[in-house]
Amino acid sequence: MTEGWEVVTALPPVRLRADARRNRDKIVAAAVHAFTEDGPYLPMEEIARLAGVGVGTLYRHFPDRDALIIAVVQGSLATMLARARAAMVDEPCAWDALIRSMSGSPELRLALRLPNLFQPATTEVIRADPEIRRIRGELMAQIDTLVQAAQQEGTLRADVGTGDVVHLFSLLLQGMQKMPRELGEVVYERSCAIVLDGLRTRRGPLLPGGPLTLRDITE
Amino acid sequence: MTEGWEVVTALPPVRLRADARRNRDKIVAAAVHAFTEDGPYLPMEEIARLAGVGVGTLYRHFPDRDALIIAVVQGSLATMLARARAAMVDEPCAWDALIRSMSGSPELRLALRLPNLFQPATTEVIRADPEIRRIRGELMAQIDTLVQAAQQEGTLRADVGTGDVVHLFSLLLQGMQKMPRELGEVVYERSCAIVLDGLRTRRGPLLPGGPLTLRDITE
DNA sequence: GCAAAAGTGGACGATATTCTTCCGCTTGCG
DNA sequence: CGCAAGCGGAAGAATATCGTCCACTTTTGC
Repeated sequence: MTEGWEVVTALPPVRLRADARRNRDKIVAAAVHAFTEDGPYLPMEEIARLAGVGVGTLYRHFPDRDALIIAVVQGSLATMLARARAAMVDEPCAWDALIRSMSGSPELRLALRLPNLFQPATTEVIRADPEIRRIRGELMAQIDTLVQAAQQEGTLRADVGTGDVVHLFSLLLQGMQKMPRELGEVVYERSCAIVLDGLRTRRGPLLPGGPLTLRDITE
Repeated sequence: MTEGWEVVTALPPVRLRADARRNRDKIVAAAVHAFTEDGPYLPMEEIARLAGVGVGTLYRHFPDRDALIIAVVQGSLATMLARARAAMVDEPCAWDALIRSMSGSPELRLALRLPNLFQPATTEVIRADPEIRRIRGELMAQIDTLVQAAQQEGTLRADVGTGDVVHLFSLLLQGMQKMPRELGEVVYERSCAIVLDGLRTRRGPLLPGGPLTLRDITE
């Protein structure tokens, strides 16, 4: 569910050697994954390990944690924006475009719900970054457009706002954390379907799979 | 929303001096709050500070972090169980009893979704505690009963299980984290109403308040 | 009231974690 | 092939956290 997406990575200022470029991307990818799973303050060494590089390499590319966070957030926002635009072009129905834009991507939380994740000091640094401000603004406008379009066409209930929608998706994503991969996906699919039924003007079809017991979700 | 509930605290083995008893309760209360907000591995000193006691006092009552966690989980489970039973007795309608049992209490996450919160080693310790096993079992049975009753009476959709319901409420709670108190409550109310509409057999009334914008939830 | 028992706070040394630099070795590039 | 760019990870510095200890305060039983 979370793979196969094209991921956008901001280019570093100077031209890098090919292998260095690869390493940089591996680091950012690992950091996105690690941040969404464990929060942004796990040890730098752990991030390096997950990326399959040495700490030295990590510090070469990102002089400190904030620099890494900035890169990760930039990348996540850009990825989300690209996806939202693609969805808007491809899908004839605004509802489908909206769902496709927001479904199952770890980037969503990082991209839009910063204050829940980062320490205040870091949040400041992120807000201050002009590139982030720019993409973030565009992305927010894009989602607003989708939400309004979906309401116009009568598929999305009229009494919700973009904030409601984003918040709910962000929660659904959060809910997969720390679950075994397969269970996480089942749980996500079902919760998502229920929430979508709450967001739709008209009720959708039966939920996928069978009812989850308490034992299912608590192992 | 989260106050005014009667909270159940497991009695310590030996009789304590009155002030010691008060301190113990303050510690557990602070720990519930801190755990749900920041996870269970914040510094012991911080927990003591939040409880308004010295670290020495904390260590006197709970020789290590695990002992504190056990006490907190026991208390949370007991509180949830008491609430569910009370709701079942008071409310004529199973749907109302179910919602009332699960709404807006920080105990829910701690009580039922342990594996997401604790390190594996700690999870083992918790599972091993016989008192916890006992209350936990009763609580799960109680919620199962409520869910089935609500489906019987035709208010809760038939294709969800107890696990689905608990997971969703646990997410809604999680979503209040780190938000300013007032915003957190508005967001919770609205998300909860949307999710409930997804869980109901028939759509409920209009959502409380006005649509949330992206700016609302990202400050 | 008063003395003994129980409880308290928080400074402090021990320990564990995490950061960050540095440098000898490797690798892609022209 | 030469060499600049990049790499890994050991190691010392800096920090964070733990958990004990004890002089002082509060409650309780009489």
